[in-house]
Amino acid sequence: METRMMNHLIDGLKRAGLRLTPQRVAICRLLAESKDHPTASMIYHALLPQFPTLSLATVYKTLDVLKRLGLVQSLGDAGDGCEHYDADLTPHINLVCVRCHRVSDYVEEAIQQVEQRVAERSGYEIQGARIVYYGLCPTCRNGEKTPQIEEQSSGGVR
Amino acid sequence: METRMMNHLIDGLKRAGLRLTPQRVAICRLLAESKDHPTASMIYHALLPQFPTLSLATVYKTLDVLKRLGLVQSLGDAGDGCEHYDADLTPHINLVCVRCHRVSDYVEEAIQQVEQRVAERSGYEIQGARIVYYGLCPTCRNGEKTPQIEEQSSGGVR
DNA sequence: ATGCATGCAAACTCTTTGCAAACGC
DNA sequence: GCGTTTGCAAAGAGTTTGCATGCAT
Repeated sequence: METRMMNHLIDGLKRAGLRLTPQRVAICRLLAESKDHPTASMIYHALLPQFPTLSLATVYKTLDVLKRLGLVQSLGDAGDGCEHYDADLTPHINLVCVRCHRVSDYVEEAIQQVEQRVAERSGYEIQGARIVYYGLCPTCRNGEKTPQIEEQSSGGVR
Repeated sequence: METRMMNHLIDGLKRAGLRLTPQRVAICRLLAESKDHPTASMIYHALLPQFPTLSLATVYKTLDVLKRLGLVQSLGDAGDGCEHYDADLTPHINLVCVRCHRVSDYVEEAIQQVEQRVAERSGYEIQGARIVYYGLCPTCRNGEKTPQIEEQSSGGVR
């Protein structure tokens, strides 16, 4: 399942005539396998042990390439000030915890119909969507595990 | 209608015991009246003629205050790299044009039910939502009115 | 062998912060 | 008059860019 998605990304690069460097392959694998919608920095730090000379710039450039090819979507920041990326392009909802800044997925079938209706009624040529609900995840809701100054009273992201 | 919303913002500041400076009032009015989900910079430039000494920092600080009070929501960037703000907190969909970076509203009743279901099934305490569809607006779709280098092939926001 | 990709460092942009002067209450 | 808010300048943070070296094809 994850290898399937990873191959999709890699094939996409190949099809575009781009080179399959070890760094790119590793970034693709990470994106395909991770469930936590990583940021450029998260990817960078995760791969550093494997690629001691890896550069953040390379991560950004690769993400940019994948984005332009339509293989990856940027989700916006999750209150932490950085862009999160998602290789899962099927219509789904992202849940952002405003306290721990974790992002998770939520499957909602009705979304597909909404998109279609929006397209019809607005006249937009829809290329993508970003459906994010933010609030407190079940964990942060109960336990005050991560005691930290609660600043985002509005829940506004960023 | 717009004055109603403006009063809501101003009352919010007053209720919080904050001061109503001319700058804050002007920013509130702009947020309440404008339909285009302005960025800090847009607000700044719009008010500069009226307040020649206005500072961008003041705009940011005011937006931050309004956000913390839950009177205004940040929508994330619209492909232009800056945060857009919305004083309309009712559940609705934002449409972002990836070419002209304009943001418009779209009313969808079904959204309310979706939110409720998400809350029930995810265990999240939902504080807000950001539902954005991005693509080409009717204007940019036909006319090449705003000729500019098309870079965002993926439609990724930012 | 060719030219795209990497990695370093510097540059950029949006946003935030510190602090003295100004002003709302 | 007191204490918040403004505005300027400088700092901060994430992201992007330029360019020489390295590597996939």
